[in-house]
Amino acid sequence: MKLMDSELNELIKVRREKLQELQDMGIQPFGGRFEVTDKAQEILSDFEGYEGKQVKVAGRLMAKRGHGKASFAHLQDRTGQIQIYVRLDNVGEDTYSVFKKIDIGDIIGVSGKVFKTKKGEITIEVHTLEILTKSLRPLPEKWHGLKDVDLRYRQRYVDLIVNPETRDVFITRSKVIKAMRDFLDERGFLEVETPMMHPIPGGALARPFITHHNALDIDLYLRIALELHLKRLLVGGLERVYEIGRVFRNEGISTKHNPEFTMMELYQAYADYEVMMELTENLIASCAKEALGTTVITYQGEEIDLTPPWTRITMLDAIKKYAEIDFTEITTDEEARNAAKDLGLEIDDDVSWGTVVNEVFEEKVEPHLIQPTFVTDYPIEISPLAKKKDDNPKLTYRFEAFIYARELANAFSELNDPIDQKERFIKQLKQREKGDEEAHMMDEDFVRALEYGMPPAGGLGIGVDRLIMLLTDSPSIRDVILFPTMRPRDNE
RNA sequence: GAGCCAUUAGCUCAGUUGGCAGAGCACCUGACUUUUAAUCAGGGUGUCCCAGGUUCGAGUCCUGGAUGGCUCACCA
Repeated sequence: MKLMDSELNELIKVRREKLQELQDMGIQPFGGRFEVTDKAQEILSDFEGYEGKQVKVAGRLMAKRGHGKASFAHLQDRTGQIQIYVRLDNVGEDTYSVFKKIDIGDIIGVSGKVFKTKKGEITIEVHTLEILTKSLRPLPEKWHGLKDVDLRYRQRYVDLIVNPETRDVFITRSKVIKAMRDFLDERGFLEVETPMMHPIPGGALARPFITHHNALDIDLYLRIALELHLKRLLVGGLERVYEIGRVFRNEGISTKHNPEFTMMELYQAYADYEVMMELTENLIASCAKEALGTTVITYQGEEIDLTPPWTRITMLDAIKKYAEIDFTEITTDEEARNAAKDLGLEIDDDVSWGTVVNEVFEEKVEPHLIQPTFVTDYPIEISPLAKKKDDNPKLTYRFEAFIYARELANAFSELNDPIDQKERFIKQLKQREKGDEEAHMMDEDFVRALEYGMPPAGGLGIGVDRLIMLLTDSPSIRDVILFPTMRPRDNE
C-alpha cells in the first residue's frame, strides 16, 4: 500500500501519462453527462428485440482485446457485462486512437448497433465512443478477482467492481429490507425514526459507545436498541410502529458481530408474543420469497426450510430434551447452580435460577437448533422488559427464534405495568452496582410514559444483518455490511 | 482480551537444506479488421509487512511489533 507516492509505481505513472496525452488531444478525461438509454443485461436477455437497434450504454471497461485496426472489449454497468466491438472503419481515426489509449478500468460511454458475432456473442458495434472517466489505478486481475479479505473490506469499491457475487449480496440485502418494509406497511405499521443519541442507553443488555455534545456539554450514548422510544410511541397512540436502523454496541468483533449493525424492531398494540410468533415466521418467509423466490434455502451446506409454521418449544422443555434436566423440579438458586455444574458448566456462586437456566440453554440446546425454532418462556432475570407469566412469575412471555443455532429474533409480550417495570430497573441497577456493565440503567422517563398507560402489546426485534447472512449464504457478518468496522492502517 | 495461522510485483500465488527474487494475469514496445482467460515476438516493473537479532550470507532461523483470518471469551 505504497500507492500514495505515484512515482514509485510504474502502472500508475503510465496511466498519468495517458491522462496527459488525452488532455493534450483536447479530450476531457473526467467528463460530464452521458445519456444512457440501455443496460447490458436488458440487451443480452432480449436480443431479438434489440438486434440491429441503436443503443447507448455506459460503464467500466473490464477487458480489452486489440487486433490492430479492430478491437473487442467488455463494458460493465450495474446490470452486468456486454461486449463491444470497436472498428477503425466504423469510428474513424480520431476515436480509434482515443480508444487505444483507454485502459481497463476506465469508464466510457458508447453508442452503436446490437449484433451477434460469428462466435455467437451479443455485441455492440460501436459508432461513437467517449471517455467519461479515466481510471488512474490498475484493477485486480480479471480471472481471480480480489481475494484478499482485508482489501475487500477496506476497499469495498474495488471488491464491487471485480467480484460480481459481492454486488449480488448487496442487491439481495436491499431486496430483503424492501420486502420487510412492504410486509409491515401492508399490515398497517408506521415506519418511524427515533434518536440514535440517548442520554440513557436502554432496551438491551449491552455496553454502549459514549460521545459528547459540546453545546449542551453532556455525554450521550449511541443507542444499543430501539425499544424504549418505540414503546413511548405506543403510549402516544401510534399503535403499530417499526424502525429499521443502526444500533451500536461497544463489544468484540467476530464473524457474527460488528460494532454497528442493523436492527428491525416493531411494536403492535393489543397483540402478544403469540401474535409475534406468527408475524415473525411469516415476515421471514416473505423476505425469503421476495428476495430469493423460495422459502427453502441452503446455508453453509445445510438445507433450511423457512416455510411456516416453525417448531415451538419452551426453554425448559428444550433443556429437558437436550440436557435431560427438568428445571421445573429445581426451585432454588443453589440447586440450579449445582445441576449446571454437574453438566460441566462454569457457574459463579451468586447467579440466580433464571441465569443458570439460560446458561444451560445456551450451552446445551442452542447448537441443536438448526431448523427454525421458537424457544419460549424465558427467565425473568434476563428479560427486564418482558411481561411475566401469570402462572409462573419466574418466567416471561418471551421467545427467541433460532436458525442455524443463531438467535435471529427476540420478542415478547411487552411489560406495561409501570410499577413492575420500575422494580425490574431497580434490580438491574443492583446488578450494575455489582459490576455488571451490561445491566440496564434506570430510565425514569420511560417509567413515566408507562404510567400514562401503554396498551398491551407484542414487540419483536430482528437482527437484519444476520437474516441477510442466512439468505445470502454468507459466513461472516462482514460479507453483508458494505463497510465493516476495521482498525485503521497507519500508512494510509 | 487469549490461542493458532497468514502477510513476497498492481492482482492471484510459488519460493527446496539459509546461498543472485520467481510464474500467470495486468503493464510497456511491436504485429494483427469477428476476438473472448484473443494470439505471436520482446521487456520484470519488488521496502519479500515493520524493527531488531543469529550468521560469511536471511524471503527462509530467533525475538518484539503491525494488520488480517479462524477458534475461544462477551454479545445480537
